[in-house]
Amino acid sequence: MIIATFNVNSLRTRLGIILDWFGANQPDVLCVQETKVQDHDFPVEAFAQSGYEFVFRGQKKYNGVAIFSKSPISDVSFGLADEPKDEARLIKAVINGITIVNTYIPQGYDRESEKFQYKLRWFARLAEYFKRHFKPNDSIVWAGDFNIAREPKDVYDPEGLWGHVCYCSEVQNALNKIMEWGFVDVFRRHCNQAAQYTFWDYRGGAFRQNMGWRLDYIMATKTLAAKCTNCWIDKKPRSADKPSDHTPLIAQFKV
DNA sequence: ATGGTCGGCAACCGA
Repeated sequence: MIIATFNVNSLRTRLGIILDWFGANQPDVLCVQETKVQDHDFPVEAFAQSGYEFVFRGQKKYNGVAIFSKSPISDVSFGLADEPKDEARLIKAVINGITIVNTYIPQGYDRESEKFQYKLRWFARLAEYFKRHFKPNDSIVWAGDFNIAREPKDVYDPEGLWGHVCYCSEVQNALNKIMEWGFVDVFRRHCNQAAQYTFWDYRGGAFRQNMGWRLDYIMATKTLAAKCTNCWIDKKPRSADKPSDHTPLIAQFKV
């Protein structure tokens, strides 16, 4: 079973890239973030012949998540569900007996800002979400854009970038707390190399100079992570269209 | 060079 995650930075702009990518990679499950499309505008027709079922939750202009699957999707839920008004940042479903949690974690803007406090609170809420709904020995895949680089080797300039909202002790500690509950970073089970990036800022020619970040993750609970046979970062899909600023991350599980 | 580039969507905000 192949499970992938991809921050598309606008689903509608990236339609051609996503459909081509389905054809070339045939993942069983794809988690998508930053769809930037409201539910009534979701391009349902464009995926009608794709061979994938899909569920989604979006909002105007910002955020938005979706799950695509070759196998039937059940037990779908949205959001952290501890506050009545929530952004479209979490979608959960069960596929082939595996719980898939797809998150687009807040970026945080600036460490002095209210948005950064929101990011830290979001992590605390997510930790509670896992504790409330699941057990660490359940079969769970938690994937998405986490807006965190976990280690120095996950950013292009560890000294210069230290203290950034995506690379500081506060967010690293917050993620570690959730991982201690029972998640394994499956990419790092298979690859210890530095400079394995999934994101490059559009600004300043970052991609050209490989000034990247590893911000996208596939986490699995321990028993499921033991069944992960490989995990790799795909080449940035380009086709005829403009690429996203992220690239897909793919994991294969023997299930 | 105190900027740079995208996407949504119509003046900026967010990344």
